Amino acid sequence: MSEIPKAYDPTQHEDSVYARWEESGMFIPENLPDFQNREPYTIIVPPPNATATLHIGHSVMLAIEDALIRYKRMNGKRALWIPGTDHAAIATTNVVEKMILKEEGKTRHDLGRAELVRRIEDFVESKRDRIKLQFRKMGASLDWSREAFTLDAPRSLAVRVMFKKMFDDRVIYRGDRVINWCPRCASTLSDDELETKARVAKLYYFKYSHDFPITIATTQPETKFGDTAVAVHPSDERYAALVGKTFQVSFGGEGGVVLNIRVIADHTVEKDFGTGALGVTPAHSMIDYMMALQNNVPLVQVIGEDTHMLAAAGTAYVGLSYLKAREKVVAWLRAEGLIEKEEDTEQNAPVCSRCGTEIIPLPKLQWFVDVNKKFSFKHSPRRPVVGIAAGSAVSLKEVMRYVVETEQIKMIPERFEKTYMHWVDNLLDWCISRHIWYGHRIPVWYCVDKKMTECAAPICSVDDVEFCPHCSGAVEQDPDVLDTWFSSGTWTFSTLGWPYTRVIFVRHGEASSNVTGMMETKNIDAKNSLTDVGKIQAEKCASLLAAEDAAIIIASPVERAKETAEILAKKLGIDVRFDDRIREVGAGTLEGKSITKFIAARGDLSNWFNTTTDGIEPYMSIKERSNEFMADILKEYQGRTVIVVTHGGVMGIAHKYGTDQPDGEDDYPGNCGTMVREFDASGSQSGDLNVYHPMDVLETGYDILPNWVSRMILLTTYTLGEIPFKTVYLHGLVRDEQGRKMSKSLGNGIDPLDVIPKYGTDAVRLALLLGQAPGNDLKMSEEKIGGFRNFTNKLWNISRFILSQEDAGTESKYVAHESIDEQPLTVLDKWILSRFATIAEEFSTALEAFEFSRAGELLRDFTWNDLADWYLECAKVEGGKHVVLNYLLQNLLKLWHPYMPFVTETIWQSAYAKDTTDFLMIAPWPEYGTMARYPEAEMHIARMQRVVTAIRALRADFKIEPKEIVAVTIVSKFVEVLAIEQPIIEKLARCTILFANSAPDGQLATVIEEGTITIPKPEARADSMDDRGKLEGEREQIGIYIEALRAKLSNEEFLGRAPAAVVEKEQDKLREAEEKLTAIELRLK
RNA sequence: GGACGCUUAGCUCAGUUGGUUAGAGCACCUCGUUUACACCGAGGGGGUCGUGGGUUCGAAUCCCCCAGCGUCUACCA
Repeated sequence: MSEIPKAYDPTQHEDSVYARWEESGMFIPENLPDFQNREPYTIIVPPPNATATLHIGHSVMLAIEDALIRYKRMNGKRALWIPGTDHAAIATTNVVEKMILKEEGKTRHDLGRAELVRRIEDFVESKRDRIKLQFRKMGASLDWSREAFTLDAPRSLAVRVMFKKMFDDRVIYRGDRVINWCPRCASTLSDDELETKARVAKLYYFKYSHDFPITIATTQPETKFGDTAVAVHPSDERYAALVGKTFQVSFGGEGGVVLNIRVIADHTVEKDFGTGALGVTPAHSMIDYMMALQNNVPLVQVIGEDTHMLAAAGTAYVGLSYLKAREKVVAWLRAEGLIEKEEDTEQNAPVCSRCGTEIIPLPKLQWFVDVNKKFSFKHSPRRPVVGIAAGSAVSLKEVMRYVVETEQIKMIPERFEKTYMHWVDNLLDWCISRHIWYGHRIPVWYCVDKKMTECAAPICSVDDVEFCPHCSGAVEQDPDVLDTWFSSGTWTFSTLGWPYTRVIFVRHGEASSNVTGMMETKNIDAKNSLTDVGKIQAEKCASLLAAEDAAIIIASPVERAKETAEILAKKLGIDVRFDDRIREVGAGTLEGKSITKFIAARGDLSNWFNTTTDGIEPYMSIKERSNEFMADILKEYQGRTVIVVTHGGVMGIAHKYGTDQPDGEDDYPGNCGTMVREFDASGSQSGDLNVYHPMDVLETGYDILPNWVSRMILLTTYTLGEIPFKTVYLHGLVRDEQGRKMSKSLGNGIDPLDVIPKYGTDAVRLALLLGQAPGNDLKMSEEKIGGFRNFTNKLWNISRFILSQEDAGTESKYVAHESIDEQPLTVLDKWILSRFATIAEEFSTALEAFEFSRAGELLRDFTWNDLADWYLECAKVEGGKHVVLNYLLQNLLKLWHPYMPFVTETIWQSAYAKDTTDFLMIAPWPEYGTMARYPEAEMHIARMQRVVTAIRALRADFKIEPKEIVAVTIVSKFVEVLAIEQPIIEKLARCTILFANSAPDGQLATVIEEGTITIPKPEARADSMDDRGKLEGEREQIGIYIEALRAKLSNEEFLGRAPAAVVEKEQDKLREAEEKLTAIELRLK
């Protein structure tokens, strides 16, 4: 096909191919052919910051995940890959605040909370689409219809519902914690917002007072007003006798304070530093704080947010800046003669990364997830965690450990399980509040006036709270927002429709009409109130529902339902309201007549569906009003539990909302019976969570294993009672040629957006997938990408050659699997088909095992060596191979598709697509299991290859002109096999062959496994040509080899202990080597 | 300081449960316009598998020591 260009130009095809895929809808699993019968396979993208630009780290993640998803999709899976972005609260806030400061010179305090949040949201909105476009550039086959954002409405609801659940379970608590405080920014800083500055500080050695037995050392004497303990190492004999004692000491002179100092033993204290004793200031030091927690020592704050001393520091010091206070304390210590020594010491002081101000550790009220608190484990109704009984008391830490220990979650590579366990074992309570404005605001309110004692408790609520439920006074929402990981930790289930809304349908209790069997559908008829039995039924029902944390009761206004609902409401202590849309079925003129008569008049569905006799309400009318009702309450009470009290007939229709169950009145329970149904955010009862959770693979970089992966395991097992995913695959980080991290400041980064237009997305993907072991870092260079661009082009040209083969009378180039069997196959054909079947299997197996690099190398070697270098060249000799060639190509394209989707789809479209809906993307995977294998043909062709290579080497060694056809003599015991391939050997090695019983003297020889091959010496240079040197060298080498083999085979212990198969193999090797040696010696005689 | 890794050809890396004369790509050298491809083809050179010890009939592979490098995590009162 001369119209196909010689070189593949990716820019010509990639965007349009992606657009066609997306238009086809096949990224959405429900559009795949026969999707109901496909087994689900789910991956979710680790959400990049919404304001990010595509970088090489995203590329490697997308390349791996897309390869998996495409492979599984072609293998008949219901492949779902969900995209999304992260609001990255702190990082985004920093970017925008910096921008505003630079452009307008304003701080966040100048703007105020509402304005700053609005500005950040605008900024995020303006950047959010960019990363998505760039994901498309990578060829990622993502289901864009399910796109999510960690701060959008569904995720906000999920976060609030989850927070409330944890709050109610007391897994979340509020407590003091020492945080990094920047006095200039008036803000807390997370650990990654800190930088360290080296400085020299004065280290003072002193005692608190003359009657205190231990000397301590510090660089910050002013904090000592907050000391509540002195810590020493447990094995330190100097202080052993004092451990456990408490001393009262007055400190700071007149206007100072009295300290209560307990001596505690802690392993973190170093015996050899300073005096080996450490004054513990829990309020103003992180490690002191940890020590205080473990030793149960109180915390006293002495420095305020404004860097001035607080009242707890004593009347003489309060109000002084901490530096002034330091001077004053030191002066007092000196005057008292308490100082033993002063020396200079080097320190790394933490400073604010934004303004360089030294941070002050301060205690602040924060929200925590208690990882050790036992809670009652809830089971998933779907695929619960195995081995933890529902209702058993467990802690988050225990569950996190358990699911990985029991391999319910597997990590690849396995060694990261160790990292994970180590992390879990050292896990402290997770501080989830952040003192910034952008993010999920903590769903907790506080009563402002606190008029009643109950008002003191924080109010946690899914819905916004407007006034105090106790005193009806004003409330204020907690000012802080949640840690980003708290929302991204819900990623696997909040993106699949969680929280589910639970609707409990309750049929009214027994009424007098139930006893008489009369139709009573209107309402308020005192004659038709609940019977005594009905009232007892309602009471019983209420106690059954007590465990359900229902938000509201909604009831039909018809008397018997109304009455039932009111009994429930009273007992459960929740509100009730009435909705006419779930009233009883209209009886028309049969009102007050018997039910039997009513049913007879109504008839079956065909009669009742749209129009009816006697004014009876048609089925569709009931369905319409109940559907409308369901849609409304599901929206209003999303994620909550709602009790709906109505009538049997309405219940029978309404409970089918959100399913595809056929129309018709279903059975409904007896009086006060219940039906429980769960609905996802879209109002479906068969939603995504049922189908796609747990996810199959969580693929991400190993650097966020603790931050994110662990948090997802924590939150998912707690919230759902399910694991979030079955396998965690961790890839390495991409580095530059010198192994450095890629960064903007170093300018050493490879920007995918630069190299994609240059080399094509397929080449970039190959460069990221090959040469990378799981969990190992990957060194990347533009040369490497260039190399894979060459391979892309090679595949293009292989296709070009195959598609140019004359196709005698066949209309389509497509070759069905079966039609290969009808082909007359030569040994050569059998060889390549057999090789292909083997490679297809090995490639698939390697992919299943996440061995992306090995898989790719296998396939590349097959494509380049076996197919291009050998089979194509041989096919030119044998001719007439268009069927086998096209068969190979179309299957090869399938194998390559997960790695290089664009070039393979482009070729498929131009050669094999049957119509415009035929995409390689959804083509079935090659059926390697049913492909014939020909081991004998593989052996024969291997012999042929060795002979060709030997002749070529002989020519090259003795500088035979490339154009010259040489007369080759072959002495071999495999003549029969080689003779079949004679034309191929002659063409490929540019020679004529004579098979003989002995090699002619005076010729140049080479000896291989297949025998002795000779060529005549070129006449002009006959004298200078000598093969003796080469042959002697080989004789020596093989001699050594034979020696080693003989030694091994005469070793009794080897013979005795090695498996028979190994011994046999060694014997074969020896025999072969000896034969070769004999042949060489024959030539050297 | 703690945890986890890595060290195989000039460079980047494979080497599955110990049984090859240790492989690939790139780079290098020689040759080459043969019905796809110079983003190519043919041939070739190059490694005592970081050091030392041990287990074993047999170690790049398992164990220990040491050295160098890397990542994460604590950090010094």
